Amino acid sequence: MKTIGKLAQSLNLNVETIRFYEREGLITQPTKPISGYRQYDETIAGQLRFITKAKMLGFTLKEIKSLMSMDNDCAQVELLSRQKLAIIREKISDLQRLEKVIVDMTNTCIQNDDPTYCPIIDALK
Amino acid sequence: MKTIGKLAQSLNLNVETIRFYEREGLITQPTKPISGYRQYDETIAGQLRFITKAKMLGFTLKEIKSLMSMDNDCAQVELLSRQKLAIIREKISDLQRLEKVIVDMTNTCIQNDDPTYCPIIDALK
DNA sequence: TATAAACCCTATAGTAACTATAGGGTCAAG
DNA sequence: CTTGACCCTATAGTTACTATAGGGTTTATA
Repeated sequence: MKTIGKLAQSLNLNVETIRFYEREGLITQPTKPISGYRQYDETIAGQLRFITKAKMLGFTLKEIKSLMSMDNDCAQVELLSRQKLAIIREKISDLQRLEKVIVDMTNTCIQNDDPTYCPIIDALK
Repeated sequence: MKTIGKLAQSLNLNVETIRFYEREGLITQPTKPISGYRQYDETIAGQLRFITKAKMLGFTLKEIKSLMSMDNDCAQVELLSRQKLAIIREKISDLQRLEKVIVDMTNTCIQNDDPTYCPIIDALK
């Protein structure tokens, strides 16, 4: 059994983040003996690892909450993953388009020596 | 001169968003005659177009505010743009890595017929 | 044994960039 | 002269936390 500080350290999480997940109902309530200090077992550590990994895949906390309750409904989990994949792919192509625009813009800046005029600012007008 | 509603409509912005930009000091204060209704001229419309375009390039409102005051210091504008470009490129490669992970994961799901087990959920544990 | 450092608690505010709501006032048309 | 469409300010809600204030508890040291 660990206190919140030890748990946070071992999982590389902020203490406040763990309390926040508790408030949001993402992890089960830890036992709170006389002192009022939270005591954590491996079960909750596992829930926190799950949350951390799912977050790295781009799931929101709301989605993670339902992922955790879906448990083994693979079809539903797969659907959510595919939706996430579609969003990621869209973001990638948006950013690639953006990258091109900014590259072009900054290039016009290099060739400019006029101190009273900036082509980037001009492009935004 | 337009009222806020007409301006919002012509720029495809939410009325509240315009008031929000005003509170944040991103646009100049419109005149407010007797009625108290804001009256907008082309200058402010131009500022709003500038903000919209800069936002599309991924600049934050804070950055846009300084972009607007940099005016024609091209070197400074170029620096900010290059920083933004670096961030965009990092985001792209992060998302591409993520895409691969999710593709692999969802593929393990397709080949699974066991209703008591989900390989995606398992990978997150 | 006393006390101080290190830890824990709750509750609240702040972050970004809005959006939505409550509870009003004003204006134009019928 | 009233109805509907518009405007006003101020405040709360969104996401996923982080930080702070103002306390209480536990542990280590003198």
